[in-house]
Amino acid sequence: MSGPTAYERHDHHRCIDDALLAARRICKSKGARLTELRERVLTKVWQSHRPLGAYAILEMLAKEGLGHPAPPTVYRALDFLQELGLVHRLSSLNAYIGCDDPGKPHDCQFLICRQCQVTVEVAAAEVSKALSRCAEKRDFSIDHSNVEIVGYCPNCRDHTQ
Amino acid sequence: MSGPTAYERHDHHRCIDDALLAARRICKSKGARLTELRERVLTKVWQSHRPLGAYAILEMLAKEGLGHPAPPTVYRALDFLQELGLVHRLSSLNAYIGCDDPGKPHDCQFLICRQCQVTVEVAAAEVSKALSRCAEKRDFSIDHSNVEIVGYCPNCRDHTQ
DNA sequence: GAAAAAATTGCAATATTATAACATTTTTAT
DNA sequence: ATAAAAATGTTATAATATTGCAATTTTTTC
Ligand SMILES: [Zn+2]
Ligand SMILES: [Zn+2]
Ligand SMILES: [Zn+2]
Ligand SMILES: [Zn+2]
Repeated sequence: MSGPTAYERHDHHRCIDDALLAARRICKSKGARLTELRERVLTKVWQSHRPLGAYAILEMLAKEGLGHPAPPTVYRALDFLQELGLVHRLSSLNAYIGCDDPGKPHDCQFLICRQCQVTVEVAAAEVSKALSRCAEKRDFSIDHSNVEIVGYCPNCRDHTQ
Repeated sequence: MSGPTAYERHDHHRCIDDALLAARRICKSKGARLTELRERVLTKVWQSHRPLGAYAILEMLAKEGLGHPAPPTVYRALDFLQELGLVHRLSSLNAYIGCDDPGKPHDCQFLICRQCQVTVEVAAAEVSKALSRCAEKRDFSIDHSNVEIVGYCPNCRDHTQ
């Protein structure tokens, strides 16, 4: 139990590398500075496909030996990364996860496994449309939505229950 | 600005009364005890159609003079009310709101106004279906979903921007 | 290139939200 | 009446997040 999940039988180094490359590209194009600290935080967030709390990131940074950052340091980096659309915050978990499709702002939803915490970001047009119509019907103008779907991922659904 | 909103031009005492009646009925049918404290907490939650934080509820209780409850008191009451489906927690706000259709467990979504905080619970079948299909397509089995739509309510959309 | 301005980070304190652990009281069941 | 269970009180503490200000680094302006 809790070994590598289906979502993790892949070359995850590539996920991290891709995320860093995308981040550099996006920062460059927006004239934002991806400092060393911010890059380190982003790397931690991408350490797995599981949402990570700010204090967990803090600990990971501390263990790297380059000084013990305080909470504001991490929160500021996370804020920066969120504003650029490089990470998302999962409010039901007070945790952060790397964006799978950064750059352009987008509606998305999260599938969160209760068992292994692996979280998948999806951009289901059908869901977005349904939300839009639901809001429109009530004369409500959407700024953004927060959709977190909790349950069991394919791996955990098969191996437990 | 910030006067009574469209959602509030109604006989709100009736909302509160209805919520209390429903709560009593549901507790009776489930053999659960709606104690005085729990009823007081539920009444506070229903004071408006805006989500209320636990510590705000705590203050309101304290101001009633019947003793100064501590945080666990409020959190326990809220947990009880949540388990019975009488209140929902909005995780993006760390706040609680009375359920509009208590009793039966249900999928629902929330429309949260950024301006006036008035929050409407809806149970849009189209959204539920879209979420189900989205999960099914990815072989994910849903336990529950958390859908919070943030934007501007009809009242605030008209009077600002 | 030096000075000024802006952005980033460090740091200490504190705010906010939530829970753990255990004592006391109230209610229910025997 | 007594025992068991449920609810509440109380204290302390955990977990998450922010404020305010100082120091540093980077960028801009001259
Ligand atoms: Zn990966
Ligand atoms: Zn899983
Ligand atoms: Zn009302
Ligand atoms: Zn509004």
